[in-house]
Amino acid sequence: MTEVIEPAIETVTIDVVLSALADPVRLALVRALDAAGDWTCGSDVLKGTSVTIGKSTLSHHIKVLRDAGLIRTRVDGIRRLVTLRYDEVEQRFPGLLTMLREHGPARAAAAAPASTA
Amino acid sequence: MTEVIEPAIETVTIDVVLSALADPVRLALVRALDAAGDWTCGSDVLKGTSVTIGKSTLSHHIKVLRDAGLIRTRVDGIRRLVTLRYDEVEQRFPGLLTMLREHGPARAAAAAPASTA
DNA sequence: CGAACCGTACGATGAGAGTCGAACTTTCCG
DNA sequence: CGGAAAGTTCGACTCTCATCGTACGGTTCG
Repeated sequence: MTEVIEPAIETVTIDVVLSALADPVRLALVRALDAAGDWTCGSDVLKGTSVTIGKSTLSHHIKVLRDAGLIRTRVDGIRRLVTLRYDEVEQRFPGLLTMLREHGPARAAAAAPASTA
Repeated sequence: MTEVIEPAIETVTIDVVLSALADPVRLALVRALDAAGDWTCGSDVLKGTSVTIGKSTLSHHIKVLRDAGLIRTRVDGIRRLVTLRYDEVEQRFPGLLTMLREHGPARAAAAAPASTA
């Protein structure tokens, strides 16, 4: 079991994606994964957030997101690394992840410039 | 009670919208409303679909969609007309309704031409 | 080899959401 | 004025789903 199965992006339906994104924990998970940008250890994903759940619950949510085609899991020795399938999801559902990124958890500052050039 | 309250599009959050869209009945409702394009009588919205629910349930779902900022209700004599707030929703969540339109209920044929024959 | 760690699988539990039926309000029409 | 039709509200039921604790498999390291 070196590889973790995941659905082809072509077979992903919007219904399943919406159901997966309807849960606050999974939404926070996707946002954190998006903020991380890279492969992240599953247990560390929610470290920066205010979400606190058991590891079995986390495993469950990660499975739901993976089955929905939103994230990818890779085996790295003793741990599993997860990452957002950003490009593929954006290709199939243009604007979806972008709007999640812009409409943060409690941040409505849309027009605020980054000032970082 | 001549007017029906609805949230300003500015106050609508992506979380609520996703939760509203996570239900198959409401998803069918939005799609049917999008297909109609115009003001439609509540009872007639699901006429063309395979969804069959009681009127109290329909009323409930319409309320959820309205509270989520996705649809608008207008009083017309004995009945209530509903319509999709397409422009406003697209303005706030670009691509959301478009992707619902393109990814139909069970149709994955994205690039498939009408074939006319 | 054995201990510790990460993640998964498997029930069991509890809260929330969808569904329905009935009663009520409002409006239109004969 | 009285009946019919459309929607809403309310209460109750059901069932899905999120959550947790425990047990298990696999991996790394001392």
